[in-house]
Amino acid sequence: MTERPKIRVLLIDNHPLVLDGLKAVLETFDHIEVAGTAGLAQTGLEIGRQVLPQVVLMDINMPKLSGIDAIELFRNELPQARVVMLSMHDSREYISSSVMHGAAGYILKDVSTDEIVSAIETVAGGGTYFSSGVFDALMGERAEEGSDPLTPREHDILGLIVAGRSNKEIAETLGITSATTETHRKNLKKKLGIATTAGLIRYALDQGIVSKAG
Amino acid sequence: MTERPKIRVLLIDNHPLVLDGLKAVLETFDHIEVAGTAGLAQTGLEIGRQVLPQVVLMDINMPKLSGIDAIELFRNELPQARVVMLSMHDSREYISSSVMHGAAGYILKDVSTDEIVSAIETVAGGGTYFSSGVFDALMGERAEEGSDPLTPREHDILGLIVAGRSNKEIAETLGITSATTETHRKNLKKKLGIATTAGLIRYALDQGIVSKAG
DNA sequence: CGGGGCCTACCCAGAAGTGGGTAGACGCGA
DNA sequence: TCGCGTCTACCCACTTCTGGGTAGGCCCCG
Repeated sequence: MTERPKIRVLLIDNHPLVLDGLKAVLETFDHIEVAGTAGLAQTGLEIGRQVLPQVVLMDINMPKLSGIDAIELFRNELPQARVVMLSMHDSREYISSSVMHGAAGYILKDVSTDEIVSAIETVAGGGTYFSSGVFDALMGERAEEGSDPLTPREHDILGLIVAGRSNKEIAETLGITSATTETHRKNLKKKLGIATTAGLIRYALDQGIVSKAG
Repeated sequence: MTERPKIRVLLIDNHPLVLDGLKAVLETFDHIEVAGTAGLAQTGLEIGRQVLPQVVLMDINMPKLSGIDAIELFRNELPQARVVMLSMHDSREYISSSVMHGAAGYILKDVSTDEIVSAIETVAGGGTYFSSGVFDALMGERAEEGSDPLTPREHDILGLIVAGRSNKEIAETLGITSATTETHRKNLKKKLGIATTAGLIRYALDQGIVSKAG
């Protein structure tokens, strides 16, 4: 595996530890060259213009400019580069946002080094790479898209969440306990693959499940 | 003040304590007649059809059907009745929702009995009654409406709140501490008269301050 | 009659948000 | 120069949410 031309990789992560660790590990592979590193998406763009990487490995959560937003900038300014997102979260929201914005891969930070190397090789070769948990999340979304998978009770709960009611208030309104409200809330998040209450609200408004009127 | 025809009042509150207390107090006034009481908006509607009250004093937070939603039902089914909302909250959201839906008054539960009686008299006479804190909230809204009163930094914060980021994540993104994020969040709520995070999100989406794209 | 979905309810521990404050630094404009 | 708004930061006590569970009762469908 030593005769292949080196794959030029640009690393972007605001955690120096991750950055240095990744760099050290990747440089043990003959066919991978870490062409540059950056702690911010903007810096990464500048460096990218100089080093012209084939693969950009970028953290999804970064100060100033999020990795998600940065994907499009890279695709505009460095169209030959393929972007792989690195994330701590397997939230379907993050994943599908990344894919929508043009990421060629999405890997979780807890995967093995080998998998990261595989991802780099794959996307450098024009493919896409998603780590296993990620793939599940995407499949789940496709299976459900266009439908409204919520039960009537979950609609009630979601509507009240959007209205800004607390678990306790929702419980009072529906005549159940707040424990049950919490269960419904948890089920909603799990079912929709949305990690945050804010995401639930945007989902509900998007889907027209509830009206914006208070 | 004894020769006036009695004002027929319907009380609706899901707290029996409040209901009974209000009834007892109001019945000490010669010119007020408690024509009926109910613990739910639906029940209140049914009773209202029978007793034809001039004034409906209704709690804003009730199981099954919220007071806000019930306002329109009353206005449709009992057009001669004027609805006064009773609320524990001086949130601008609740208040303006009530007014939008056609409430003739809005009083906080911590006001004096005299003020409640005044409110009943006023709306029975065709006027509107809002307790002092409420009036402030409405004035504040008018003064600001159509403008965007937020500072640039508050925009940043609000955008990230809508994106579902936690205080800690927002702090990391903006390079500040989470304490500061909390301060901004508090200021946002205070400035906008919105009590809940959900309300902030809906405000932001309504105003187009942030895009729906994640 | 079994299985599965739904609704309900509870357990726990830890994380996060809330809602009052106060306060310093900076810059802009009167 | 003084005041005001802005951004920053911290204090406290309290409430709420989170994210794992488990589990019983109900009803419908096969």
